[in-house]
Formats: sequence, C-alpha cells, structure tokens
Amino acid sequence: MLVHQGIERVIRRYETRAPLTDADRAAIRTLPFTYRTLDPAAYIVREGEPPVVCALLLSGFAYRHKVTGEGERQILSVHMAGEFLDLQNSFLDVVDHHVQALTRVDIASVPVAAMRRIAESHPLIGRAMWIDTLIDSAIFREWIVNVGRRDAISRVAHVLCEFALRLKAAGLATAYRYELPMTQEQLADVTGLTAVHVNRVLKELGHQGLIARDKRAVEIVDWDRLSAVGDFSARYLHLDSGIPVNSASAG
Amino acid sequence: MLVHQGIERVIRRYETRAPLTDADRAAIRTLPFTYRTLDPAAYIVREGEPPVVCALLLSGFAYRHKVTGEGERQILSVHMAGEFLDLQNSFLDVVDHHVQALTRVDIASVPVAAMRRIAESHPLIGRAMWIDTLIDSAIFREWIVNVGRRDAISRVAHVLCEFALRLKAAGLATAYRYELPMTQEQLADVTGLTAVHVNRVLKELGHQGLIARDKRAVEIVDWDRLSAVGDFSARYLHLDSGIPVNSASAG
DNA sequence: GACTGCCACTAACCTATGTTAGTCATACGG
DNA sequence: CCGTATGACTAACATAGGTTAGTGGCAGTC
Repeated sequence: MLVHQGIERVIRRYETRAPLTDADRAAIRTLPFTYRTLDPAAYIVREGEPPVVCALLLSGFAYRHKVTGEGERQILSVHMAGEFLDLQNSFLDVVDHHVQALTRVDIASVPVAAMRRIAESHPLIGRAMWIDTLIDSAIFREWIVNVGRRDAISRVAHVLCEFALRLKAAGLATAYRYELPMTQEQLADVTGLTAVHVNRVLKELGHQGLIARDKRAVEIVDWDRLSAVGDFSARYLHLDSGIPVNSASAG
Repeated sequence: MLVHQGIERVIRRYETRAPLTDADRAAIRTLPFTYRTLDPAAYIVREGEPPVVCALLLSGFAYRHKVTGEGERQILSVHMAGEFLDLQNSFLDVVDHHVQALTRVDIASVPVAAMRRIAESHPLIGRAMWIDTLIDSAIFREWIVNVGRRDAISRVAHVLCEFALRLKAAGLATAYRYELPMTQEQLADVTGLTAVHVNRVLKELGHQGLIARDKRAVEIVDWDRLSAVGDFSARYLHLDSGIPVNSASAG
C-alpha cells in the first residue's frame, strides 16, 4: 500500500515534467524493487562505495551529508517521500557522500543497472529523472548562497521557508504548519551553524512573531516577514505549485 | 580553429563518459552553433529569463553566481574551456542564477530546443550531458561543505587545489602552476569571505610555504600540505586523470 | 521507578572574520 | 605624460557566532 503510494507519487511528479505514456508508467511500476524499513540514523549509502542500488524513499525523511577532515558534518540536502535518493550517484563511478535515514524510513531499492536501462529505453522517464537531478542542483546552489552569504537568522528562516513549500508541494503538510524532522543539531549541520546558535535563532524568530514552535512542530505565523528575513524566493525550487514566485502567500 | 578546438574538447570529454558512435560525434559537430566573443563581466545568462540558448565555452573562464537581497554576491561555480554553461538550465522552466564572463571569452551558443533534441535522439550524448550535470552537482555539494564547515584558510586552500586539478584535467595548465583567473574579491565571493580576509589568507599560505604567487599566477609549492590544509580529496571531481584520490601527487 | 541517553535550552566568555578607511602600484585612455 | 580606475594590500577596531560547561525534561528500558 505504502509501496504503491510511493511509486505513484514518483509517477505523478514525473508527469509534471514530461508527458509519460502508458508504457512509461508501466515500466516504472514494474521496476525490480526490493523493500526495506530502516531505523533513524541507518546508512542508506556510504561515501566511497560504488553505486549498486538506487533507493526510492517511500516514507519518512533522509539526508545527504559529508564530514570534513576535522570531523564536522555538513548536511547537503534533506529528502522526503516520493524522491529517489541516489540519482546523484547512479551514473557516476563512486559515491562522494553519505545518505542516512533522518526518521524511520521505508525505501524501495532498484539495482543501478535497471535504472540506467529504464532511463535509456524510456527517454521521457530519462528526461524526468534528469530534471529531478537538475532541481536537486538548483537547491544545492541556493544552499551555497545560504551558507556562504546569509547571516544566521536568515539561514534558518530560509530553510524553514524551503521546507514549508517542499512539504506542501509533496502533499505532506500544509505550508503553514509542519513537523520539522530533525534535531537542532541537525538543523545546525544544514545551516553551517552550531546547535547553540540555532537555538538562539529559533528563539529570536519566535520572539519576533514569525514562527511558533511546539517541540519540533513549526507554525509559520507570518509568512511574508519570515520569507523576507530569510531572503526567500521559491524560484529555485522549480515547483509547479501555483504559488507565486515572490513573497508567496502560501498555505 | 578555436571553435573546432572547443567542440573537440567536449567530444573528447564525453567519450570518457560513454562510448560515442561516429553518428554521435557528427551530431555534436553539426549542432547549429552561433559564435560570440564577450568582454570580462558580460552577462551570458541572467536570472529570471527562460532558457533560450545553451552556451559552450570555447575559451576563457565564466562564473555562475547569485546575489542575495542584501546585495552580497556568492559565486556558485567557475567554468573553463570545453564546458557547457547552461545544461543546468536548459531543461528547466526558468534560470535561477546569473552566468557571467570572468575573462574575455569565446562562446558557441546552441538553441535550447536543439540541445533537447540531440539529448533525446542520441541517448549516449544525453547520458554524457547528464553526467556532466551530475559532476557539476558533486562540485556544488563540495562547495556547500567548503563554505559551511571549513575555516578561511581551508576554504581558500581547497579552492586552489580544486582549480589545479580541474585545469590540469582540462589540459589548460599543469597542476603545480596556473593563472588564477579572478580578483581577490571574486575569490572572496567563491569562498564566502571578504576580500580583506582572502588577502590575509593568501599571505598566510605563502608564509607557510604552501604556495607562491606572482600577481595572479599561483604556484603550488607543497601539494601535500596544501591539500591537507584544504581538506582536499579529488574524489568529488570524478576525474579520470589517473591521479590517485587521496593526497594526490599531481603535476 | 530508578537509570540512561538524548535533546532543548542557557550563560559567560572567546575568537575568527568582518568593517572601515585608507595607501600604493599598475594599466589604460586621451 | 596626466588623470582615472582598479585591484592588492594594510591597520585598527567591531561583532556575529563559536566554545564550554552546564541544567532540566522526557522517553525508553530493565
């Protein structure tokens, strides 16, 4: 059931990118999936391995990260149900980062060879998968800006806005209220800050009346001001969610 | 002549990614190119435009960047001869960043529609182009780490190592000596620092005997120590240059 | 129902990097 | 050659965010 949902989620997303045929849809549904459930923090892919399988996230959240020589972690992206986790690697020789479960996750793995085959034999699927990776890239680029040129409060506000719209677009939450699937330390690893400072910033965003929190639940109280503080524009997400690009009134 | 060189450069690179056929090579050579020479700082693509043409860099250097609401620039990538500049955009609806000439450049532009067609009708070329964008992504990811989790001296050292290996792999310089095609202010925009601090760091790298400089010419005096300081490993570049992955003795 | 571990949160202090405001050398156009 | 940019470089000072070292709440477990 979950499996079915996860796969249909992908098909639905791909259909917004390219007009799939019945044969395309059938090919996706009949990929040789293997199912697994993993606990939080379980590794899905490890740096240095050759890519063997490509995982589709059916439920839960996963994150991509690297660790510096000094042992500091930087989170590179966060993924949600309906996303392939390893398209970034499946066509390269070696994996250059780790992918780990953020929450309990259900995944469906496909051998890399089968992914390569479907991309080649079904050009529209190949196109849609390529676009998926290009959107990942667009988000990477925005994160370089976030971490390179914004101050702490903007970084955190920006990330909160991004998650809001992505969760909404994926149909996993409304844009104004969602459960942040990570600890403050992980949010620090997303934003290039320390957990202590993330805590200070979250408190400040609360004081300013931009967000309200209850444990990890986030409510965006004032989207316009939060997105202004976070210097957020949805353009880089390349969503087709009908939300206007500038200072969107989401929800 | 230059044109010829630029195109053959691309073909050569793509052949390391997928075994192209004669028909593939011919298809690349007969793409409907339009040639232009641009001065430093000229815009090649602007944020917010729909992608119309895809530019191949024949000579010189170009950079990709975004500007925050506060007006601060963050450089996202630097590109050299033989690279397509806009594969990141050509399959998306709207361009989410600027691409500008860093030096005087020669470019060959192809209408986006022609790029889409060649990718679809020649699967091996499509595959090679996809891999190109995946390697761009891998570099974006490393830059997130660089700017998010390394201190100033490591960031600059890391960038110097990256350029060394990329220039060498492209056959544009030896790994131990090259001309850095940018001002210290632009290097600051690459590393998320200020020009003042980049200057301090370059001086320090000189004092420690890791590099020597003459204007913008950089000589890497001690590759092993520089790459250690920069926490640099070539893995993420996915080069086939025969250079070992860890603390490479390049050159 | 005490123990353990994890996570949110805080306070006091510290430092890497930013800011401001220059000087100086070089390249270029008239 | 003179005037004007531009970029490399410097010094003095300012601060955002890091570091260290905690406390307390809560969920799981034996």
